[in-house]
Amino acid sequence: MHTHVTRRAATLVHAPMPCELPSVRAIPFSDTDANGPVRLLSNRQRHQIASIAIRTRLRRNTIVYREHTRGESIFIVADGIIKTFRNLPNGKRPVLAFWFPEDIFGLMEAGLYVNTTQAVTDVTLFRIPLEVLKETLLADASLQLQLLCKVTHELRGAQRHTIAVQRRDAVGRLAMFLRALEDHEVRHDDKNHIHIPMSRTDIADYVGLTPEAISRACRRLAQHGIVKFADRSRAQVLDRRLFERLGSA
Amino acid sequence: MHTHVTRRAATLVHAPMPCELPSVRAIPFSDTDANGPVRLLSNRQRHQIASIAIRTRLRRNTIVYREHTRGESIFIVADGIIKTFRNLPNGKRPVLAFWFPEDIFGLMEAGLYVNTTQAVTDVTLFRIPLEVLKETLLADASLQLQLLCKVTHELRGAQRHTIAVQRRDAVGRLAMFLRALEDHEVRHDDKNHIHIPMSRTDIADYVGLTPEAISRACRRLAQHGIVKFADRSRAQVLDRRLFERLGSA
DNA sequence: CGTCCGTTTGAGGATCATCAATGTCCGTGG
DNA sequence: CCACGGACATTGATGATCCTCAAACGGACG
Repeated sequence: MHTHVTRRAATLVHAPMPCELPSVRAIPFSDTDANGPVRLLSNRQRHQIASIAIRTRLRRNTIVYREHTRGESIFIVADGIIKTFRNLPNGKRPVLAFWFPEDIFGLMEAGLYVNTTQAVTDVTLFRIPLEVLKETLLADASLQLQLLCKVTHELRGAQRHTIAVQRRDAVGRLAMFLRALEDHEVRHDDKNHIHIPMSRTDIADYVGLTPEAISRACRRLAQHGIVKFADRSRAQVLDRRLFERLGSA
Repeated sequence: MHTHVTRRAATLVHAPMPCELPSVRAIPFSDTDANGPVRLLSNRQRHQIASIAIRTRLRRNTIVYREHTRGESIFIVADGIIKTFRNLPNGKRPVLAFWFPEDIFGLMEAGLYVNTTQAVTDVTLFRIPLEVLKETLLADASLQLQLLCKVTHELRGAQRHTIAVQRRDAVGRLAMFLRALEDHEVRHDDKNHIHIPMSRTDIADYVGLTPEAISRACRRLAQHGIVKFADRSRAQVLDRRLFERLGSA
């Protein structure tokens, strides 16, 4: 209902940008006039982070880092899409998150990365040595507060992900995923078009299903006239009412 | 394998304490000598937080706050156990997290709480007005860095939760839950005893199963000689090897 | 001691995983 | 430019697992 309006408004605010400077987006703790995610950093802060960051371009499928390896840097996505997953002993490979532009990832645990992270598309990243970032955050407490806000935002995202995975029906999970994708997508030609940059297998690993189940769920969404799939990477919401209902329950 | 050793070491370090002062535990970003979670706050910082916090006692089942309500305070658990969940339109009530002593919860989104939070046992909380905390964090960047670390730690916890829920087998999910419980538990008489303070229904809502499935999973764990349930709130790991294998895959 | 809520147990049905085969897209090399 | 190869996606049939519904059991509390 009004969440829809909220999300629309957020995407409209989001103007195309060159991504020369690092940027971070999240919903602040306190109330704001702008509903939805907001740019957290001031221009000064963006330049400050840029001065300690290394801009890196990676081709799709490149692995940024592997789980259980020692690392020194955290990352901010400038452009493209990243996935983070874990290799389980049983052969499963659950995707824990997709990272989009203005997201932060790579915060290690006792010096070790906990997940493996890989580029889904060609990406541009800002690479920031943790120790240098620490110094910067200790020197600029207000910058640090923005980061705290961002990590909290990602925690809420992880919780939504958990809710999606707890659902039993495949179509519902898929709808929640597509809904989340819609929130992150920046440039829609048509407002109802969703660009799907990742593979069906990636989606399956994200929502906790098999690729076959994803395929069947897509077909059922199409049969019910809720979503139309023009091609594997492009979806269109036909019945916004039913779509939102599926994706919220 | 070596994770087991790690976790044991962590619990041994954890001494009983009166909880007069707020405390926060997590695994730092950088490497430390102590494997496992660590007390993040210095005595000075604990006093600093205590000076802006209100110590509150709540009886079990008391609701701390409701989702979608405006709130001004965040919380640190001093003693007892809290659950945080969401009311979905379909009647489900997924539990997103259990909070234990030295955990932080209640960080709102645009001034609103996103989940409902309720005491599972009698609890003692430190209640901290967000605006006051903000000021404190802006004045003390090193304190803020500890909080950033804690929230990151909780993000990793949420990811582990997602992994648990993605599993298809009920016994596996239950094993992962019991294993996580074991990590948080402080005082075991016997090293293999696990205290289970929450109801079967709560567990079911946490791991994404029905109470019936939890019940059957417990019985199967018992039948296979992996875990013995002395009573509904007390479990004992009999076959540590199989238990750890179930809980890790 | 009785009630009520949570837990356990059982039988039947729904949904997804698995396995196998076909179909489609994309990038490569001729 | 086209043809080929391989990875990914779809489709179908079967089986395992959990959910649902219903009833009996148990403990906690008044």
